[in-house]
Amino acid sequence: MLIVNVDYSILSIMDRELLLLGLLRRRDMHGYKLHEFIERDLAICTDLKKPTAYFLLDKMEKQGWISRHDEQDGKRPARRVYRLTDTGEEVFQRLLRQNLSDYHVPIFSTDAGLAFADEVPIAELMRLLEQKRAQIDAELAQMSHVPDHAGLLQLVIEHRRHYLETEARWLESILNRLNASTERGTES
Amino acid sequence: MLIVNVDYSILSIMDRELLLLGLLRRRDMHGYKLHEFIERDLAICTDLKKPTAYFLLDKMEKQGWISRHDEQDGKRPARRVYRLTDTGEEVFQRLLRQNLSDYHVPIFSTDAGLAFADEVPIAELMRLLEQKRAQIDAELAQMSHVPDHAGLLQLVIEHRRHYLETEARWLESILNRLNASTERGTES
DNA sequence: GGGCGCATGTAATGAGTTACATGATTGA
DNA sequence: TCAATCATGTAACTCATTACATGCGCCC
Repeated sequence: MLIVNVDYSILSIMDRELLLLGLLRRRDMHGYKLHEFIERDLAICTDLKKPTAYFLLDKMEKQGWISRHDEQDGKRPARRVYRLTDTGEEVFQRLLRQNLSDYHVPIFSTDAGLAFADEVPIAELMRLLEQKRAQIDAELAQMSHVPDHAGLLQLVIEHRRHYLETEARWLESILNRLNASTERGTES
Repeated sequence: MLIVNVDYSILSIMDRELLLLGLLRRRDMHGYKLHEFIERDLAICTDLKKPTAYFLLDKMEKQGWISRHDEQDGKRPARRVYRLTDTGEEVFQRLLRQNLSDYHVPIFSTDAGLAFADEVPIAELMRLLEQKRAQIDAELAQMSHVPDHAGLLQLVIEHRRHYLETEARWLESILNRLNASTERGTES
């Protein structure tokens, strides 16, 4: 009856554009390669899908942020290679500064459930939250296997680790409290 | 030329439905009051807009999760009062457990910029990040003024504070490193 | 010759937002 | 009487996603 879906992105279009501009700034690229690179190496930063990449490239070209020249190779579809324009460079600089200086508090989907946590029997609640914690731990474990990345991404990876550790501690503190309350045997 | 927009939600539709069901579970309500309550008291949990609330109520009624009875009061538009059905209760229980046990790593918009931070002169970078930190601090300051909430929300508020403090520390550590590198005078 | 990788897209759908539309009641 | 609040909604738009469509080149 229910459920599938889920999109936990808090990326806005600005950040996607910033990302694309930033990559094109380093070197000219066509959509396929760009998306491949993003999927392979920047999965932590973003979750930009292929049609979205093509769409944004198209749009940015129309806005004059990037220019296009086609490269034919046999009879394949021509590579539409994009290059940052001067306008694009300006936009990049602006978006970058805006991203670096702005802060917006995200709204955590977790919290919707937390607000009703008292509807679940405490033993089951603990079991559920332990499942959640296991997923966080799994993420952390996986991250320790990630080899040193280009300096670029080191900060991003650190941030992610920092965040996950925080969430783990937070969950732990809730579990401890729940545990204490069952041991005192005073809570429902 | 640019910029407006921004939606930093990581709430999926599931969580919105969970929220609405959870509220209707406590007492029957019509859309207007429901939205009012959400906007006033649950702004930390969600950012559900009015038309979205009406839309979801409609949809949930069609799915049989809630039922509707109208209350006329003079010649105003009738209040369409919704009540949780048995099916709705089942769905609520399921969504709640799913929310409590699942975890998905969010993707932070901040990180897109961080990845290109080395494009900004270090002094300016520090200035920008300090602006960001000021916004986090402001959020934290504002939270300390929030009086004790119903037990319900206490955890959510704690989570938010916990998260904001983490982000502040993380930013601080970056700023310290940047500062150290300028003092050594070895970085561009 | 069959399947994977390269390379492009389009179309349909979903979800949510903003802006607009309507009209009664209440209080200054 | 005029503005704010109560109470409902619709319409148009934006953004992103999934699924589909096409076809060449290369390797086993």
